[in-house]
Amino acid sequence: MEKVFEGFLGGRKIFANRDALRPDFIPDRFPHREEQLRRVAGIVAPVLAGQRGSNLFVYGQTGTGKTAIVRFVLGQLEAKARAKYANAITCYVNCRVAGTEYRVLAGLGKSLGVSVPFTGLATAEVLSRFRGSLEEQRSFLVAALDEVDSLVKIHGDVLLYQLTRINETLKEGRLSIIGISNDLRFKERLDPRVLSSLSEEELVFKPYTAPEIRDILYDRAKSAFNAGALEDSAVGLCAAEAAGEHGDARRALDLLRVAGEVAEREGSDKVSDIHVRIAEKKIEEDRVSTVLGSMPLHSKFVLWSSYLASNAGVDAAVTGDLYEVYVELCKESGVEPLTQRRVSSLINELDLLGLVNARVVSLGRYGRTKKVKLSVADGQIARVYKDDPWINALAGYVPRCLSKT
DNA sequence: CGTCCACAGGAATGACGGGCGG
DNA sequence: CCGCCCGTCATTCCTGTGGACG
Repeated sequence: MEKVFEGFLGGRKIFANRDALRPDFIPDRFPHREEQLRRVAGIVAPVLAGQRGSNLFVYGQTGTGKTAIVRFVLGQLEAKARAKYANAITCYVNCRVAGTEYRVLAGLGKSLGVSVPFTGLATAEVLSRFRGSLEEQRSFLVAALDEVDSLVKIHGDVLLYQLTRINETLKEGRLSIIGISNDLRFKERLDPRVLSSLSEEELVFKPYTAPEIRDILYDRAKSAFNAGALEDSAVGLCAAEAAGEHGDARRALDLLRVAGEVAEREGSDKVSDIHVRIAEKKIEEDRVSTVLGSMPLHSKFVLWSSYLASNAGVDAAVTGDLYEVYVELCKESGVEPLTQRRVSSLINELDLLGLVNARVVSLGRYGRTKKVKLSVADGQIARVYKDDPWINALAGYVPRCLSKT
């Protein structure tokens, strides 16, 4: 322990400011996004002069700088408004994190000082409180709704419709909306009225190229790392890795940060390629064990079924087989199994989490089903679930329907 | 070329825990 | 405390369907 502490205190440190690499860090420079920055700023600026800004729709894949740019501009706007005594307020809500219309509205309300219990009220009531407060305070609110697509996918566009129309019923105060989405096709799900209102202005963030990501990394590394603590090739590797995905700068930054942490723990004084390679593995493992650990019981059983099937030599189990195994596991554990319909949904959720690969196939005469393959190293699943009480109770249990073959 | 399998996945509905206003 | 409404999870019932088999 002494050694670890000393490593942090004395000697050469790797990091100067590790936070500059964290995903929620908002830098003050945006290499290769100057154009977008200007556009967003130009669109919200009228608010300072007491005019409503246009609604804006921002689209781009993950890690293309949408969120950072918007949050940066909102921050600047708010500061400017304070300095000029303009009644402009900004607000940022991540719809996927919020999860429901209710909580999105609660988040919007919070920026106006409307506090709302976390459940219990009718959604319409929260909306009307929000509207009331906006009117009363005569505020010009710029609200960023991040990952709106996930909200619309689950709850439809009713809330967006109401929000885009709110100005028509306001005598005082105005609302402008910045919608941020990863999914461009999501526009197809929108009511045309909502779409035209929401995308008065549109802005697309293209994926970064590898050289662009390298510039970003160097820019951040200047403040994040101590001089000489970072090898050029390591930066190049992170950039190449992330560009290979889809130009995801966030992934590149993550990679670089974790690589730095690995190097630090090793006690080396430089971050090099090998640390990036280790970081890559570690990030994936962390992600998997986090989801695995926090999964509901039945999802664990479904995943475990898939694990057992692949261990028994089944390359890609179909829903029905998996369900059979799952039911046996439940019986063995004394748990009431869920219906196949529900399990089918759970499989889809596991697919979304990237733990499993499920795709619908038609076996012709033999029906139409999903083929489910484990998409995580099975050793890791076994390792994480070694300590899980429910799964542990099933250790060594081989379901009958699998032992036949 | 039609049938028919084995599900997919949408819609309606219900149980449940939680918070509200009165 | 009550009656009401909420979101979440799950069930039930349902219609839809790609393509191998006969």
